[in-house]
Amino acid sequence: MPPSRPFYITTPIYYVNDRPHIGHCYTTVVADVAARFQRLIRGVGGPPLRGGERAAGTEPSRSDGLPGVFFLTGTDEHADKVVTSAASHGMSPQAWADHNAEEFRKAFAFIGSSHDDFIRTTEPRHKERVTRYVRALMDAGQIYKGDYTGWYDPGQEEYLTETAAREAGYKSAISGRPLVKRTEPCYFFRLSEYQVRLLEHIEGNPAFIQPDARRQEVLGRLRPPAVLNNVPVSRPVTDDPATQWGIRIPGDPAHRLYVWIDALFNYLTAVDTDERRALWPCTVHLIGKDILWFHAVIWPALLMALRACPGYEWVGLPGTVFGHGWWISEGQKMSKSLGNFIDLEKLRAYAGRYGAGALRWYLATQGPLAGNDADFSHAKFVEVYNADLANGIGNSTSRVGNMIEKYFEGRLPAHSPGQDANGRGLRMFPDGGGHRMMDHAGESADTLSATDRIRFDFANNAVALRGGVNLVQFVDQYINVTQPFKVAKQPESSSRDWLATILSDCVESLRVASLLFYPAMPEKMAELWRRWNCNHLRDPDDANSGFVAPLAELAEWGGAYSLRPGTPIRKGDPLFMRADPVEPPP
RNA sequence: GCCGAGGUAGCUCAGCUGGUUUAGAGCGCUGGAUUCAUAACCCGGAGGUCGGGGGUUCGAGUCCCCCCCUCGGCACCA
Repeated sequence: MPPSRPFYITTPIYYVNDRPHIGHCYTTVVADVAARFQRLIRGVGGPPLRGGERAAGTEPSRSDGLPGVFFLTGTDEHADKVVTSAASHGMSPQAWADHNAEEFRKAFAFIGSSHDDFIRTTEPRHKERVTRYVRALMDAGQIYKGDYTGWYDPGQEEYLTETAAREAGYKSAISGRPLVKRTEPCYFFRLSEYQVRLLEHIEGNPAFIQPDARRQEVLGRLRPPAVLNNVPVSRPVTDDPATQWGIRIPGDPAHRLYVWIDALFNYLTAVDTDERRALWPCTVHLIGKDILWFHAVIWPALLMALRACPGYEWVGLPGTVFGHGWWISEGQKMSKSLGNFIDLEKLRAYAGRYGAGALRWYLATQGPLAGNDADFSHAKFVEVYNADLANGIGNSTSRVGNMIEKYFEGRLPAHSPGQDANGRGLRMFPDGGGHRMMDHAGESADTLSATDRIRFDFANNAVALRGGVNLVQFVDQYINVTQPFKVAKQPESSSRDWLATILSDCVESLRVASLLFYPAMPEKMAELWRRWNCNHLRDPDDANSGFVAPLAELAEWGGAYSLRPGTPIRKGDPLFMRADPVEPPP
């Protein structure tokens, strides 16, 4: 039973005034790993090349008719501060946004993101569609003009929330002058009408908000006696240039759409074309936990409202909103005052010394997905790097490749029939007097393939990556037990056959393991495949070119994509050079 | 303050509705074996009163009560 729906995953669109740091990179890497796993499972074509975006109508071709994968990221550019920042740099808001959006693009290219599109809220395609949505919601009465009353700071020309005003003693934190209660016209969204429906949907769909602790938090704020109020969705346009940046309310240019509402719609505007509309509803919105309320409450309510508008019947709710946690740095919260922010320069330094794949591996396997915040510590990084990569897949491919060069002139020997059981992974090998099952690769592949049939789950990806690690360990154990290096010294021809069998088993198992590693470390695995002449990618020289078949076929033990006897196997340089724990951090 | 999650080996964590053993895994540490490999790999070990106290039970890390500690959320960011 093939997957029935396309896989559509998003990151938040990032605030363009920020400098890219570990938080942005983490979210993007986790989403990227998920997207790559899905492309692997489905055997679909790759993303557009190296950080560019795909033009509408050029979605990945599908090798076998399975629904495709779409990975979206981008930048949020309509905040007032973009205007003031731009001014302080002597640039126009748009030029400043262009410049900073480019920084994010470069960061994501460096981290190996394979997004299919990069949307910016200042793009015409976004602005036009958002304007249409808002007009539809206004026509339906879901967005209406009312009066906003709040505590206003005349000096700062901004409103404070009731809580913030109270904490400040109803005085301006800047000037110390008293805040004034002020009322002015404003557009509101009727969020209050959706409280019951939201509650029902979240209670009835445990997967809608994840992890579960986050879901409980939202439920706690949605259940009576909590009351959902209508939310302001506009801000006034004045003489201040900062207020002239943004999408105008249709038919009322004195008001512009509040930036958060504008931003949320990006998930929809990016796919609201004839070619892409089938991608909706989105499979999963991956976000940081700070913006959970907007994504788990306001956003679905907006979608419910829009869906009721004529022509928008196709607008369903996303499958999952996943709010991950934060990274801390060397045991301490990151803050600008401490100067311990893990910024792009630091990440580049790590990638420079250990490889981008190693950095992605650390982020993807040690990150704060569910549970507690995670620590980015140099000692931990080196530990994980050495244990999983240098001493794991790196060393194992090295020793196997070396023996094939040494004993078989660098060509994969033929597996002797009847010397092992058929199946996936190394099935059995003599272990003392008994036998031991070695089919972790099969388990991992099954887990993954089942993912889409049931429901997407980040945990399955972690299991699969771990499955690759476990399979490598089994290969190492197998080598220690069968001792091919001793078999090689025995003169009998039967020993020669047994040696061939052992090594071809090792190659086949590592090949399967490498498929499971690919989503986390695409370039490194593509490198291994080039050395071993594995035919997994459409273009062996391009890790992003897409797969020639779905995972179930690629990973089949001894299947159509296993290596034929005689295939050249090059050992090459170590894929992951061992790291010295005492060397100072980069 | 209110609501919620959690405190299990040096570190990161598994342990579902109580009884398969003398509480597990990975990493780290330590002893051994081995040499094909990146001083890697493989095997074994050390070993934590399962936050503290009380209770229920034939029996609790696993249920109840109290206390201590850590963490998260408490919105509309106009």
